[in-house]
Amino acid sequence: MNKSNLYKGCLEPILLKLLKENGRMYGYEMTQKVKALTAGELKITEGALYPLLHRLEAEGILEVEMENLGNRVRKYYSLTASGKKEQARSMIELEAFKNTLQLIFNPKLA
Amino acid sequence: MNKSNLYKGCLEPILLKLLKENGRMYGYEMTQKVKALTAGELKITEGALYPLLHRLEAEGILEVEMENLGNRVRKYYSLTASGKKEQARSMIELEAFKNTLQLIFNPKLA
DNA sequence: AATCGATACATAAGTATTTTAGGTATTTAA
DNA sequence: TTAAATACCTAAAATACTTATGTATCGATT
Repeated sequence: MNKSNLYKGCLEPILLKLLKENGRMYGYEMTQKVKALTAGELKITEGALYPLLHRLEAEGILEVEMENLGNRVRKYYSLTASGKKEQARSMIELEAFKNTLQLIFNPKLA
Repeated sequence: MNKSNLYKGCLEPILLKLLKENGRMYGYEMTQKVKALTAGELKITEGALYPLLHRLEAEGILEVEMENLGNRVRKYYSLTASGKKEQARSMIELEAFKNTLQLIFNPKLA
């Protein structure tokens, strides 16, 4: 998604946040949304995205609705009830992460 | 280092920062320092630490001095000139990372 | 004197996430 | 009509870390 290794592990929280904010999105839309939000800084690769969406669906965190556009199919994902809980948990984890990094990289502000 | 996946990719910047602040440290000392700084939140595992130290040394980012304590050996690591540049670059990358996450997770503040 | 926890190094197999590199097919704009 | 954009997908490889294990010394407790 970026040259930097730091983003590793961030994809799941990002997807959950996108779905929380937008309610209902399809994969390609997510890649475009992230590119737009970050002014091109962060690009979600499809090789990471689709397998993760499938895993989250299998885990019951996401649910899918197929939609037909002429001859094509679009798969809309949204958070299940369990997914909403997971999303909240994920944001708490992200906060803790931020605070821990603060302790290491900004040791002055204690 | 933590249950969370978010820390993946953070170990290298952390080590570089520790060495910038402390000048000269040995591996075990780094694990203790991080535990202390983060009140036990973040634990660097030796299985991740030592291979990384060896890689950074091989890349010329770190240099080593052996020190004898009685019958034991301690390996002190410090940043080379190239390592200092890399450390600075790493901090810039971390800032960019922080800002990008901000764009995704705090979209209000634009 | 023996044992346990802490100190201090190290490696190797396994796991999980992402990258890289493909593949299919439709729609739209040049 | 052809290229770029849209829209899905997978599989092999790379990467980073975990888990488990190993060696050995030192200091404190039993």
